[in-house]
Amino acid sequence: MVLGFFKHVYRYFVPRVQDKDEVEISRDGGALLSDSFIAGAVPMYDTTGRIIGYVQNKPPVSEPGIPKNIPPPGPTRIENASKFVIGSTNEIIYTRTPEGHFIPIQNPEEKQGHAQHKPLDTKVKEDFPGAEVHWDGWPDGKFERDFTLDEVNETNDLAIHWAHTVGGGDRKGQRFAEEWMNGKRVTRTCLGILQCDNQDCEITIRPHTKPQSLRTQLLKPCSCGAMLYHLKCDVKSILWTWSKGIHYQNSGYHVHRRPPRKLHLLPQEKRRFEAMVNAHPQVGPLQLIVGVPGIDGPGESVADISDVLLNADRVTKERQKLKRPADTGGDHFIRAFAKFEQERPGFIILSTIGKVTVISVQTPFMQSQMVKDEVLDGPVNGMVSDAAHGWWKERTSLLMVSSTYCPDLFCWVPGVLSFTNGASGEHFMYHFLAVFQAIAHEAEKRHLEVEDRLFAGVRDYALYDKPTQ
DNA sequence: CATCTTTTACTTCTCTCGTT
DNA sequence: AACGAGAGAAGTAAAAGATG
Repeated sequence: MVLGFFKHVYRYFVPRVQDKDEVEISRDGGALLSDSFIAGAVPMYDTTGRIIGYVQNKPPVSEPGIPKNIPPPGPTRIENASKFVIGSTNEIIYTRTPEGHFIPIQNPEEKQGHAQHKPLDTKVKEDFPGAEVHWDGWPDGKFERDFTLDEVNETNDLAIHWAHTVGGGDRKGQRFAEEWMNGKRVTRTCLGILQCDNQDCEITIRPHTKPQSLRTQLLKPCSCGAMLYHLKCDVKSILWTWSKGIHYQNSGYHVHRRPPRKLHLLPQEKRRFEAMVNAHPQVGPLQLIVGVPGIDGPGESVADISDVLLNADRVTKERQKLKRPADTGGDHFIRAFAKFEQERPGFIILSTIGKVTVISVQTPFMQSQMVKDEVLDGPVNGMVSDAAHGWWKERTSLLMVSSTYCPDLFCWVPGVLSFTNGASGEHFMYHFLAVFQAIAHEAEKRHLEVEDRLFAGVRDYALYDKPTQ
């Protein structure tokens, strides 16, 4: 993989810098271990004298569910570490008193998968400056806080495990608003759980999210034979998505059990799974669930990471995603990009890939609009350029468009379209280089003399808002 | 008319099952 | 255990409807 190779070379020559939270497999299949793990560990050698692994003299402080022989998940996040901790080895779990106060539990015995029939054990603490919030997907209680873009990314858009419906329809809010109050607002409403009227039955069912589907679900009896009923919940979360992340407001407490079936793997759980699969590349899905065979019997199981991984097919799929990243990796992109360019000769007029990535495209029609034979009536001569946010999945990437007026169609048409992974001067430089080259090529095609006046009308749209100096 | 909630249409993800 | 097809559930965004 091209990018993987570049990363390897970079790390080889700049050894102290590592990608955060990254655990990679070395060429001989062993995991690259962190310095803190190696310190105090005794190396194990194979018959040729190569280090094949490390044994800890003193067992590290055990964290529930962290598999043996696996490097710990990446370092604690540095920015906002006091507020938001992911993969912390000193996880603090809070329980709520009837008065609504949160008390830390010193030795948490409960694991996620066994909590559904016990009292609420929320790990989300009421927000106050410096509060530590651990996003476990079960937001509960009254709290309000901001999540940065990194945190949103890290929590898979603040994914929650409660069965819920999402209410959108906010026409006023802007996704990239400067203030969270003006952000795009969505509401998540908890759907509660399904239970049956047999008091001895402890079965809890996850409600379906579509009303029709839920009605059908309620018509069926519980597996104990009793009638099912819907234990509703009115806990709402309001999320304002704005330019700096998501402002999250949770209202009320869930007074019902947790739905027994979880759907999502949170990113930190994915990383732990990845570390385990990488450490045991030959071990199949079932063995990963039962526990990797070792000298002392089966080792840790992936099911300890999340209940989601109790499903063998799901483990197969998640494992497959790790083992066959070719469809989404760097090689695939380069190959697909090369094929794309080859199949569409002349369409990509400029491309630069790296820290500053700009890809400019133009069809023959678009090129034909770059030069006008005569001056048009009205304020439609020249080119207008603008950059659109929110076009690509990556929020910082832009779609730059330089448009020109087409007298035949009586409307403005795009002249050059560019993908840019940022909005720096260098990004603009590449885009406008493509524009100028396109103008020059069109002029040459029409046997016109390439002179300064052809380029005089190119202007950034943003400048039109400002008074001319 | 503005705001909030519900419904709808569409996309993406997850699960299940049969075959090899 | 791998693979793929298909069903159905969840997720998303916006339109439609309800409310004050």
